[in-house]
Amino acid sequence: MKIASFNINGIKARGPALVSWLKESNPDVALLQEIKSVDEAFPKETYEDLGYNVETHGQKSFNGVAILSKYPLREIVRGLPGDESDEQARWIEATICASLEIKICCLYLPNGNPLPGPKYDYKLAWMDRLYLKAQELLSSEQTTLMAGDFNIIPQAEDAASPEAWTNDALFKIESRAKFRKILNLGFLDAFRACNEGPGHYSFWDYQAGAWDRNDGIRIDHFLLSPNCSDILTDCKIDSSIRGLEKPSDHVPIWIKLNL
DNA sequence: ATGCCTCCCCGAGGGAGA
Repeated sequence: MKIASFNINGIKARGPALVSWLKESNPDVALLQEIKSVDEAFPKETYEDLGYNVETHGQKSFNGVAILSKYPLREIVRGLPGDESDEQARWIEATICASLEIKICCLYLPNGNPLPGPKYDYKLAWMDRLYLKAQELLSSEQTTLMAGDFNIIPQAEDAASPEAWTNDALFKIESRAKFRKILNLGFLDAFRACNEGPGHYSFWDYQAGAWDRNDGIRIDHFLLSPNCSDILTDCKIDSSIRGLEKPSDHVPIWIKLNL
């Protein structure tokens, strides 16, 4: 089974590029972030015609996450618990019904810049809520994964120019520590289980020719529970599509599970 | 480089992204 995650930076702008990538890559499940659309405006039929069940958690203009799945989805949860006043659409989870049931969580973690300030505080608080959710997911002992745009550069080797990010919310020791704390609960960074060394990125800024200079960062991740790690067979980043027509600033990352 | 593009809102130009 192939499961992909892709920050598309707007479902309206990315429609054609998303459809051709889905046809080419043919994931069984695709987790989308930054759909930037309300649920009613999401073009569900386009993706249903490609064989996907579609569940969205959108909002006007900003954020928004979605799950496309060739397998039936049940127990859909929209929103990360822990703050009733949080209206930003950054979390959707579902159980996919394949030969094994898998709990799939699609997330768009806050960027956090500028720093210091309320946006950074929101990011750190969101990560504290994510930690509690991660604990709860593990205690269920269900085969579980969390994937999406974490807006975290885990290590210096995950940036082409780490020195440029030292005071950025994506690379601050504080936010990286919260990410590591979640890993330390027992989640595996699937990409690092399957790939070594620097030079692997999932985001290149639109500005200053970042793609042409390969000035990227690795901020889109798959985190697997121990029983999910046991069936991991591969994890790759589809970096080449960053060079195609009208690209997102992110590229897809995918895993393969042995089932 | 507190912003070199691109997205969204809409129908100008500002907020947001990372």
